[in-house]
Formats: sequence, C-alpha cells, structure tokens
Amino acid sequence: MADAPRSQNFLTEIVERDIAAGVNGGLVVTRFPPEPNGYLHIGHAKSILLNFGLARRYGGRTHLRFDDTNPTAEDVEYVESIEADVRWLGGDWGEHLHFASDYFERMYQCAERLIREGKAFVDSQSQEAIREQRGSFERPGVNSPCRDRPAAESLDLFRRMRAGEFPDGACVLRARIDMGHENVLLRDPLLYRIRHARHHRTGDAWCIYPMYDYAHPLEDAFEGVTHSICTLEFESNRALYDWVLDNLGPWDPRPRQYEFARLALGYTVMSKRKLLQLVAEKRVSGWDDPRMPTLAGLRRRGVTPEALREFTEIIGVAKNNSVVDIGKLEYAIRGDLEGRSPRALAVLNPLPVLLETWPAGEVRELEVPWWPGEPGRGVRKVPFGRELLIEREDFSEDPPKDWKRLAPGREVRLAGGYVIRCDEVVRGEGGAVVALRCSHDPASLADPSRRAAGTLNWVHATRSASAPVRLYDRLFSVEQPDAAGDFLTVLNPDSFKLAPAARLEPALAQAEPGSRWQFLRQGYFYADPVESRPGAPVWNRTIPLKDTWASRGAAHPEREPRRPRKEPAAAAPRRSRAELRAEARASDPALAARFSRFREALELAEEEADLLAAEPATAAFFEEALAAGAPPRPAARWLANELAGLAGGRPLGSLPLSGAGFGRFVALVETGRVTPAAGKLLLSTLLERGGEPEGLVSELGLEKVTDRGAVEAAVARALETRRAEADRYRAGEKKLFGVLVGAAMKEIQGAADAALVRQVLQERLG
RNA sequence: UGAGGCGUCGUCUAACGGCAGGACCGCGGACUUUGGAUCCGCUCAUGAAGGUUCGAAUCCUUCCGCCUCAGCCA
Repeated sequence: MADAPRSQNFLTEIVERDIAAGVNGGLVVTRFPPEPNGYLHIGHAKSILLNFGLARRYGGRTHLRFDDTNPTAEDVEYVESIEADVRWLGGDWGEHLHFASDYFERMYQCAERLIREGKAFVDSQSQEAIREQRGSFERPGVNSPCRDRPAAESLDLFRRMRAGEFPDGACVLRARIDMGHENVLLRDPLLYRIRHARHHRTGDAWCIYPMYDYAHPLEDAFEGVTHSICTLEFESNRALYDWVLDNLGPWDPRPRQYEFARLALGYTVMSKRKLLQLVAEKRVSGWDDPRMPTLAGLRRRGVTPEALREFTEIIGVAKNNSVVDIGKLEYAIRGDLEGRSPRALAVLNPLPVLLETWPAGEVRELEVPWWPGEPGRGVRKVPFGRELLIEREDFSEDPPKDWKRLAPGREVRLAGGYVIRCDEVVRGEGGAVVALRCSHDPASLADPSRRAAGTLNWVHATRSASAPVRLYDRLFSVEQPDAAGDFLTVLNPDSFKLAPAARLEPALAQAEPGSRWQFLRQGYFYADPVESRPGAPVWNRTIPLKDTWASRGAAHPEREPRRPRKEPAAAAPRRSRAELRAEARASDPALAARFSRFREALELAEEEADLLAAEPATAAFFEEALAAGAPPRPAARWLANELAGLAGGRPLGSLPLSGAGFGRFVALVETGRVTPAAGKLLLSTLLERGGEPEGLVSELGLEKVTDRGAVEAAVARALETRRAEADRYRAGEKKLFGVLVGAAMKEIQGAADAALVRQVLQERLG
C-alpha cells in the first residue's frame, strides 16, 4: 500500500490515545474479517483501507481472516476472489492469513471451560421455544428449563453434540448470562449450533459450529488483535463481545471493538442479497459487470485502487449514518485517470464530413501528441484526409447561444489538425442531416494563434477502425434504490449501451488489454482485460468526462427539498426521564420530601430540584454539600451543570470528591476566593486526583487575582503569544476578541475577574 | 415500546469552552487546439427550546428526528 491515510478521525484518536497510554504496549493490530460467502464491494473497500491504513500508519499489522463459521453459506470460490480483491487494493497481510475454522478446536475447549464454570449450558429445547422465551424489547425473557442443568450433564451433552449423536437443531450451547437483560443479545445467547454440513476447509471434522458472537472475539484474542473495527450495526453486540473475552481471559493484548458507519452510496445498492440477486437474475453480466459496485466490477470498469483510496480519504470515517454522493466517487476516479490516460481520438456517433478543399485521395499523417501540449511525452500519426467523421452531437443546424461547436457557416478546429468551416448541409430522404460539406484552412495546422469557436474530436472515415465500445452509466436511476419498494423497478435502463458505429483512430488498435485512455472530449476508456484480443481491444467506458455544457440548465440533478421536520407526534405515550424521576418520587416518600424541601425551603428552580431529588445518592451528596457550608442554589447549579458533565456518567459515590468536599468547593467560589472560571479548573482537578479544595487552591495558585498589575501582565503575555490574532482584531476582526479573552484567561488560569480582563484587554487594544 | 447509537452547508467531514474550516456538487470568472484539466472567486450549515458561563456546535435539561438490536446469519 502506498501512503498511509493522512486524515484524522475518531479511530485515529482512539489509537493515538491508546499508544500514548501504553495500552497493549503500544501495539496496533487490526483485521479484515470477511465471511467467504460473496464478493467484496466498495463498502468493504472502505473497511479494508481503514483497517490496513490504520495499522500501517501506527506501525502495526493487519490480518486477513476469513470468518468461516457457517459452512452452509461459504465457499472457496469466494475465498479466492476476496484474497485477490484485498491484494488488488494494496492490502498486505504478510504471514497473517487466517481462518476462523483453524481455531475450532481452541474455541471448543473454551466452550468446555465455560460449561465447567457454570457459564454455559446445553439447551435441548426447540428453536421456537427458545425464541419464545427470549421475550421482546419491553418484555424480559424467561429462563430455559435446561438453564440449571448440572455442569457435568451439559458437558456430556456438549461432547455428544460434537460427536455427532444429535441431528441438526436438537440442542444448542447457550451462555448463561441474564434472561432479563435489557440488551436482548445478552439473554443467554447461543454459542454453538449443530450443523451436519461439509465445511469448505474442515470437511466433515465438525458438526457443531460456533456462532459469530462467540467466535469473533475469540478469533481476535487468539490473534492478538488490539483494535477490532466493525460497522455500527454491531454496537449492541459489543456487550457480548466483552462478556466472552472477560469470561475466557486473561488476554494480552485484550482486543477492543469499535464501530464506524459503513458506506452507503447513491445510485447503487450494497447488500449482498441484492447484489447476488442482480447476478442470479442476470440483470448484469456477472459479479464483475462494470456497473456493479463490487471491487471486481469496479476493476473491470477501469477504476484503479488509487482512485478508491482517494475516494475513501475524501469521505472520511465517522459514526453518522450517511449516504455518500456518487459524485465524490466519480470525482476521485476522474482525478486519478486524468494523470494516467493518454488522449486518443475516437468518434462514438459519427457524422460524415466532406472536406471539399482537400485533394481527393490524399491522406496526410498528422503528428499528434498523446498529451496535448506535451509532445515530449510521445506522439503518434493520425491519418487526415478528405473524408472525415465528427460526433453527430457536435453539429447543430440551429445552434443555441454559446454554441462552441460546428454549425452552418461556422468554424471549429479538429483536435490536432486544421480549422474547418461548414459550408453546406447534405440531407437524406427524410430531410435528415446525413453529411456536411466543409472547407479547411491550410495555414491553420500548427498555428495556435488561429482561433476557432471550439475544438472537436474526429477520425478519418476509412483510415479508422470500428471496435466494440461499451458505455456504462449508473446502475440505478434513483439515488436511493433501497428506498424503492422493489429495487429492480428502478434499474437504469440506459446503464449499458453499445456504440455500434464508433470509429477509433488506428493507433488504438494496438492498445494493450488493461490500458487506460481518454477518448478526447468523451471520457476515460479501459481496454477490457478479459475480452480484448491482440490488435482488437474491447472498450469499456470507465467514466465520461465532466460535461458542464450538458449539465447546464436542463438536466440539473433536481435537488430534493430538505425534508420538512415532522410535526411533533400527537401525544407520545413514552415516559421521559423527567417522568421517570417523578415516578421514583411518587414511590419513595423520602425523595418526595426532599424534592419539596429543595423546591420550597431552598428555593431551587424546579429543574434543579427535580434533578437533585432524582435518586437518594444524588440527594445525599447534595445535602452533604449543604452541610459543609455551600449555599443551596449555587451548589445546585454546580452540581447539575458542571459536576454532572465532568463525572461523565460515573456515579457520584465513586468520585474522589465527597459531598462535603464539593460543598467546601462551592463555598470557595461563592465567597469570592475563587472565580467561576478558576473554579472549573479546580473542580476538574479535584475529580481527577481528589484532595482538599482549600489546599488545592493554594497549590495551583487559583486564588482570585485582585491585583490589576497581574491582570495587565497576563493580558500582555496573551497579546504576545496571540500577536497575529491581535493584529487582525485591530484591523477590524472584532470577533477575535473572544479568542484574546480566552488566551488571557488561560494565562492567569481563569483566576481573574473576566470583566476586568475584558476591560484591560479593551484598553490595551485601543 | 426496552436498550444502544447518531443529528454541522444540497452531500461527506473538521472544530474536544474562544475565528463554524475543508472537500464534492452548484454558480461566476481566468486560462485553454478537450465545454476536460488547472487557477481564482461566490453561494450555502450547528434539529428545537431553555439553562450554566465573560464566552456554547461543544457542558446541563427537555423536546424532535433518524439508525441498529427480539436468526440455531455474519
């Protein structure tokens, strides 16, 4: 792989944080784990490039691992195509080509351990019974009657499962977690099922196979993967991933799962099922049909790995579900092809031109550079004569304004050749234009100063060759085929067209299969590596050139108006968190009493009182703070607005700061010894390392600064370090005042009165 | 509905309490023997409302919207 990706995203942040903290000894090991049951598509390319790129960037490695735990769906055909695709994209897994099936024995031993430790059991119920007992989102599940089966009995049954004593579906191994868990994935999930099927690698060695949620974390752990990156839909699986590892460890490294938003692209579909359907129903010519979003299809179309890499750089990585504009892919493809494709002449839809000023029978070989303006990069001869062909679309009898092509009486230059003028239109039976009679300007050949309205692509009428030229376009005619009832109904009928009359300049006949060219003014074309024969290339249009003329006015992609925000749903019966708190109070008189006391005696705002009287621990913490001398309302504000954010979900009891300590902290701020800004710094420090507020104030030098001289010094330092901003402020960019205030406040650790800082700054800036 | 996740230009994505930035698209201009490329410029956004703060896209609260999960698939 060439360069590692440069852009930052939430994953590079996680990795950098882990490296800095010395997690796993600073090691970065990722993996790309496809199931060999289909072809890879451009969505996988994002994942491949992400995984390989991340490891490469941080000096780690990436494994290619086939997640082949379901023998009924998988096949070696897919293993081979996937390896080829990953390699094509530049993924280098070195020694690390792995198969989940290589770990079956180890996984099995782990399962026995879970059983022995009472953490798994064999369930002999039917599939229907198990499903029924699982409950639903709002209804907890119920325990299986097999759940408390002695470990020895489960172990015996599990061994007999392995030995093949039971038919498919007779029993399963289940984890023993919690049938009442709010995450349904943790309601005693299945670990193993019986499948008497031939596996593409292990043959008939096994008849029990591990489930994804059990196998995947183990595969990662066995291989020493550190960062296991998958897509968003596996977020709720992470709890089970962690359960498996926590109960079968210890592990070093201990893998961690992270999720990103998978790629969705406009004007295409990405699901394996739909892609397979297109192939199976012969809507396309195969997995590698150039219209397919598969890597095989993209490759067949002429797209390069570099273009795909650039594309993934452009779209970035995040956790937003999003649909990427296909224009970004097209942009990346054009940008890549632009620099690597020599320009050739071809006419896709010919219109004959008779040059009456050219001697009959005379053919002149023009020397035309492969790269316009860069003859040093090579030239070839292109025959020019009396009978030529131009694009039918390049002539208009009644041209619109701004027409830069041929029209009666007008002049254009034939690329690399002469300027010609249209003198007469030749009509056929029905009056249709069948040819043009033109004259040429002999002096115009190599004279750049000789202007014409525009430049056209052309070929000689007979000294040119016909060849199969296939024009591909977007497979679907709507941006979101998945949103259509039946995606097959929105297939683009014009996604594939043959140009039957196309004529190509002679040199193109020698094009190597797999070579890329720009047909001048038309697009980028790829000599099909499969169907081309020596001296007889078959052409695939990778992508047309950007056409600002055609896109002008008429066919603008009609921009869909922003989806109107839905009106609030009528009477949502859902209980909000506030309602939950109210209910808690209703059933707990102590909390209710506190709420009224907070509300009335302490004069807290309703929202504050509500929050603080939500649960006993919070209320107690708050009361402790009051007892330590904090005035009620400020204490409530600091607790609700700042402490809650800084605690980041940790229970108050687990903080290194007690309620009393918090109360003394609030008092410090309220008595004016510490400013609110310095208070924030102080509070976060207290939360980080604990300690006494009073002591920390002196230790950190956070007492409020009353000395104007000290403030002036801080402002001066800030103006020194932020000189550029200060200059821009003086030049009129008033919005930078905030930056300067911030800089000055930081200089003095927030320990000065903000109003004073603003005032001094104002004076100093004039 | 229970749980988890996500809301920033038309699209994708930055900004981690202090200048809402970049890219694609679109529009305009320069240049051009490709209506291509290149260069320059322009339009355009923090889901809503309250609160905390000198200062909020960012912290707190409420509301709204979208996505994922109830396979013996992965």
